[in-house]
Amino acid sequence: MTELRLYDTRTRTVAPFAPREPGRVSIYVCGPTVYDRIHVGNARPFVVFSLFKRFLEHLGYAITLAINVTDVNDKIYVAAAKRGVASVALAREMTAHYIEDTDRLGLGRPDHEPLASEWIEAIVAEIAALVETGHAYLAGGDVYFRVRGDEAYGTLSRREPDQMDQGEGVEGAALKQDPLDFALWKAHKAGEDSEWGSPWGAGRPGWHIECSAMSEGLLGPGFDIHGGGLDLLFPHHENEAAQTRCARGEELAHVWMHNGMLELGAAKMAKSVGNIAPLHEVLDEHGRDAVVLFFCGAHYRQPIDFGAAPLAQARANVARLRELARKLVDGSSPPELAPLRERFFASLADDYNTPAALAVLWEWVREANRRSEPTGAGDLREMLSVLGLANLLDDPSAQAPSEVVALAQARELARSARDFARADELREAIAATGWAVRDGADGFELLPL
RNA sequence: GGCGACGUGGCGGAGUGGCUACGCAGCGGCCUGCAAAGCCGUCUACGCCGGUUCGAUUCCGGCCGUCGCCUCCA
Repeated sequence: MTELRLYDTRTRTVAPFAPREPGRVSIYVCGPTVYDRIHVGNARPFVVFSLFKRFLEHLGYAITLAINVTDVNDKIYVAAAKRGVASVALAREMTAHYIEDTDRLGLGRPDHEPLASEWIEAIVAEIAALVETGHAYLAGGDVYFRVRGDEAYGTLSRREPDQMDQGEGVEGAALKQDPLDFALWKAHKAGEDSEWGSPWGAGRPGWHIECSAMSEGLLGPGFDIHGGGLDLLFPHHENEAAQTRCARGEELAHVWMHNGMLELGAAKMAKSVGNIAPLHEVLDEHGRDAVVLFFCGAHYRQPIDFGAAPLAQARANVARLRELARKLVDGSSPPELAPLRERFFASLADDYNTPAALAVLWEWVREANRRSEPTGAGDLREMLSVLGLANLLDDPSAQAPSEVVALAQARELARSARDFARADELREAIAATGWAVRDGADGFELLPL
């Protein structure tokens, strides 16, 4: 098995990856909060980790990927109130949209997609464990995590508790024993239209605890990889790690992987900034192939600039691959191209370097294009498949309508009669129907424009 | 202010102590009646100032700039 090397946020180094159980890898990724439809930025971790799972499977691992949905959250209450709908209804609607929008990426579903609202029991149990061990305390119906009680707090995000901004005016400040403490359980407040029972009274879980409870529940503490956006490193992941460490006496995950932010005009795409491109609109405009290739164009840890130009380039790349696909034949690829396939996967094994892998893939494309004899698509299919783009090799089987074919045939006659003026005229006529005619050694071809 | 990341050719984007990344766009050529597609060639860069070194884009220091987190944003 190829040695996989991964960058771990906690150690800030790239190191060989070893799963806790040979041949099996468990991954938990923080998904969206469903208070609105997701934007392209939200899609990055979904794409990155869905594709990363494919690569691990290619390496021979059995993967369990869980990506949660946060459906209990302040933002949801606020958004629901603004729209005048029940928060539960809004969360349900936006969850459905999330599934629908990410389905269109064509990368399959994660193995688990837990909803916070369906894990309240486990969440309460974990909070109870923290209360019992003295890592959490009650205050006015709320339950808070005692940050100073965790000596390892800050080691993931490399922050010194003493140097943290003490944050004035933060919610619950009056109840906390220390400004750094954060809520595990929030007592029900007026205006909130959903609540759950707990030993500490009616209320709802804080944000961070759900991920500890769900990831532990699905994968067991000490699972292999925890992923998510870099913006979640602090406080979210630091808090998750602290909760599990204190409640279970074990680290939550072995490796922490964080994807970089999607930026628009050098600013992070965020609803608070107002520079939002909803995923479904981007898919409408550019197609899922270009979107997936766009994400592969930059290393997952780097920020990536979103815009018309990068997407247009991705579309051009998609077109080039489709173009090559027309010339390939089914079956295995020539052995002389095998080293390129090896380099492609070696690049992915090196901290999942998709742009480096793509560079090799383009070399493969060029080599295949310059070959005069039919080239087997096997290796390319294998590479594209791992990137979720094997469909580019499928025959679009676009059949031109018979009247367009008739025009093309008429053009062939004109060409053989060397009546090129007439031939060009007919090409225009064909273009007007939405088709391009392309002349080849074996006659014409018709392609949709 | 604290912590961190990053500054690569027209654009996007990898990587490396000395050797062509790659893609898009442009230009020239081959092919083609002309196109299209493809191929070949070309444009050969590493923010600024020092230091280490035989040699630095790559290591170290400083500066400038951009971005992220520190405010329950993927």
